[in-house]
Amino acid sequence: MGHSQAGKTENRERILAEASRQVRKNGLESLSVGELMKSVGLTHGGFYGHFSSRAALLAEALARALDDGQKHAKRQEHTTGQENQTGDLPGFARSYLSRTHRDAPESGCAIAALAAEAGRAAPECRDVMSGHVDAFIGAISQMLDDDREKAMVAVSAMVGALALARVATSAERSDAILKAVREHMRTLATD
Amino acid sequence: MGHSQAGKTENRERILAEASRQVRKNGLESLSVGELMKSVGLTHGGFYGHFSSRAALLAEALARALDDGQKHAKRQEHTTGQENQTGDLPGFARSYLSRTHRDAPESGCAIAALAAEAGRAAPECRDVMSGHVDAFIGAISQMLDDDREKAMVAVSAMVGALALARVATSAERSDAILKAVREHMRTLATD
DNA sequence: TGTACATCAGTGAACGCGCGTTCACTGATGTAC
DNA sequence: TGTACATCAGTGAACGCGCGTTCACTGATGTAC
Repeated sequence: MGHSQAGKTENRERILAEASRQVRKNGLESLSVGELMKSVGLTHGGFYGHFSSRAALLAEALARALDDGQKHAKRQEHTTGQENQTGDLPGFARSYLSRTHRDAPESGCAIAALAAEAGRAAPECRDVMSGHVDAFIGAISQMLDDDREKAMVAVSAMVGALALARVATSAERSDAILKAVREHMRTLATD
Repeated sequence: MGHSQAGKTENRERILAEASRQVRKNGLESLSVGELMKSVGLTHGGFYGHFSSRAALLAEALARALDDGQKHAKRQEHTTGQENQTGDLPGFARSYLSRTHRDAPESGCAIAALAAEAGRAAPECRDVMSGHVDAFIGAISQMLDDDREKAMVAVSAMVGALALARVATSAERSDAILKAVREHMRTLATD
């Protein structure tokens, strides 16, 4: 077993990675310390060797989820073989508003999954989320000739579309939302 | 005290109205039966004379919250003195994306407040939310010459903007998101 | 290299607490005469 | 209209349960000789 010092860092990492997924899948409130530790193969008591409290873990897990979701989006961009460092909002939207992303919230954008909940969460969580929203707007802005107004619209529409597509019971209606906003992002990009 | 039969109907009504508010303010998961009854001036035991379980109340409260939020938006329209039965998306956006609405989630749109959470909630809740999303898109569609694609974009952007504006720590950034999407709705309406 | 010891990551029983839910009870309401 | 009784909306103690958190303990890891 991992009783080594190196093992501890590794376990902390696995706890945080798993928390980042669970939080995006089930929400911040639903995370249980016992369940989290069990799903990582440890017992609940060991948790407090890594984090001072559930609330502290939550803030760190949210930050991690936001980073992970961002990396995911960027990786998607690269694997499509496209370079969209500048200007390619449609390309970004193609992966952000994909069925793949919609169906895998646990590895997807934490803003779409947790924005509303973070708005009513502890200041620590809300601050972290707020900072990442700014960063997201900034990144999209770079794809739109630094037009921040357009970027705010694009981010609002993409985040909203993903949340609505996830709630839609009908597969057709869900797909239609994603598609409509994907295409609107093309319009936005070409003015 | 309300021990009359008429009083029971009235109390059920008050419980549901309060639940509708609490759920929009704090999320579905956060609702506690004890707290709810206390805030309505009753004791927790009486709850089960009105609802069969917390889960049943949650589904009904969500449905109620969705109706209330809708009424609120329509009332806003009328009090601004505008008739926007047809075509007035900008007018609707003016009230939907107002600071007033942003700052009063407990009486506002339940879709913006609870879409993400409903997406991972019990099927009962998700179904109710899904139906209301369709209705919202339908209503906005009527303001856009029945262009459903445009309506999906508009709804996604407005719902997303409200959620993001509520998470933003900086008042200026929050206002900027609302304003950008408000103005984009004008563009969308006039093509 | 091998042995003795200290460290400390992880274990699991135990805690107090608030939760959703049940139920015997109370007393105001509505009804029958 | 006044009295006796049945109904039943609401009360609050009690339940089992899972939660976050603590802590004495264990045994593998790392160190000193």
